[in-house]
Amino acid sequence: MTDDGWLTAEQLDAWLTFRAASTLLDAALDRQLQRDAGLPHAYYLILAMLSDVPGRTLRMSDLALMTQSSQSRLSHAVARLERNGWVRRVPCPDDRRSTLARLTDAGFDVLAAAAPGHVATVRAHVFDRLTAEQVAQLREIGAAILGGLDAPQACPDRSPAQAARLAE
Amino acid sequence: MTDDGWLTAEQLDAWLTFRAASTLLDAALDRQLQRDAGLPHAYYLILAMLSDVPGRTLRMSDLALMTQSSQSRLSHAVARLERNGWVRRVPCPDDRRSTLARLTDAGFDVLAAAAPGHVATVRAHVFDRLTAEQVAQLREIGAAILGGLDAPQACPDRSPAQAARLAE
DNA sequence: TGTTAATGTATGAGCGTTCAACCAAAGGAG
DNA sequence: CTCCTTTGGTTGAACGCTCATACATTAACA
Repeated sequence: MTDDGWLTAEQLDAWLTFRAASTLLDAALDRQLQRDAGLPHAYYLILAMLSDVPGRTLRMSDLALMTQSSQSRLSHAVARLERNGWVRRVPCPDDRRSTLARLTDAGFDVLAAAAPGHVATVRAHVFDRLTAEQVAQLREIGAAILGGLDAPQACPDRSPAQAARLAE
Repeated sequence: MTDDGWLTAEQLDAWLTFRAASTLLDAALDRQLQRDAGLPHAYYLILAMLSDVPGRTLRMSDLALMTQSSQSRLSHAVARLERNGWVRRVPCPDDRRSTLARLTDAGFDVLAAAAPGHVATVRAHVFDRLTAEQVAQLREIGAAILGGLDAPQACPDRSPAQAARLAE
C-alpha cells in the first residue's frame, strides 16, 4: 500500500461502503427498538448486559466498559432507566465509591419483550445477508479494530504541512 | 445455521465484537474531528461530499443520500454550517422546491485543514490494522449489509408469541 | 383545468450524548 | 498520620439527532 498519508482507491471504497452500512444499520436498529420497545439501542444493550450476569447486577464502571459507554453517558442512561423502574441503583458494599446497577423484574420483562424483535432485525439486516465465512471475517475485522481502540493509544498528530498544502 | 429465531454462538460473538468496534470507532473519529477541527464526523462528511463534486454544489436531497442523513438532519446540519460560513444555500433554478448547498471557499479551507488528521486517524484505527484481504472483505460485507438497508424493506415484524414465552 | 397526491425542505420540541466540572472515597508516598 | 493522586460516579449546559408537523412546489389525473 502506498504510504503517502492518504487512502488507496480500494481503501476509500471500502471505507465509504462500510461507513454507510454501519451508519444506516445503527439507524435501523435504533428505529426498530424505539418503535417497538420505546428505548434506544444503547439502552437495550445496558439491560441485555445486566440480564446476562449472575445477580443481574454490575458495577457502573464495568457496565460502562461492557456497553462501550462513557461513564457520563451510562450515568444519564441508568438515571433514566431507574425512573422507568427497569433498573435500581444500590450502593456497593465493597467500595463505597462504587454504585451497583441491578436489573429489576420489570426491566427484565421489558428486555424479554424487546429481544425477539431486535434479534430478528439483526438477523434480517446482517446474518441473513452474510455467509458463515463472512461472519467469521467480520469478527476478525472487528477484533483487529477493537485492539487499537481499547488502549487509549495516541491519535496520530496531524501534519500541518499537509493541511497547508491542501488549503492552497 | 439453526433458524430458531436466535443467534448462534459464533454470530453472537461476531455481533458483539463488531458492535463494540463500530461504536468505539465512531466515538474516536468524532472526538478527533471535534478536538482538532471543531466539527463532528457527520459534518465533515457533508463538507467532503460537497468538495468532491463539480461546482462543489449538491441538491439537499442528494447530499442527504450521500451522507446517510435524514433530510431533517441534513437541514439542521447545513443550517449550522451556513451560520459558520462553510456552506451557502442557493435556490435551485430547475426545481423551485429544491435547495442547493454550495461549499464556500472558507468551508473548503476548513475541510482541507481537517482532512489529514482525519485520514491519519482512519488509517491508524482501521487500515493499518487490516490486511489487504480484510479490506476487501470489509467492503463486501458492507455492501451486503447496505443492500438490505437502502431499500426501505420491511423490518420483520416481531413475534409476540416469542415475546410472551420469554417474558415468563 | 382544477384537485389530489407526491416531492423537497424547513422548523421546533424532546431526548440522548458529550464535555467540563465537581465531589467523595480509596491508595500511596513522605 | 497527612498530603496528593487516582478512581468511581454524578451533574448541568451545549449540541446534534429524531420525530412530527408544516408548507410550498411539482406531478398525476379525472
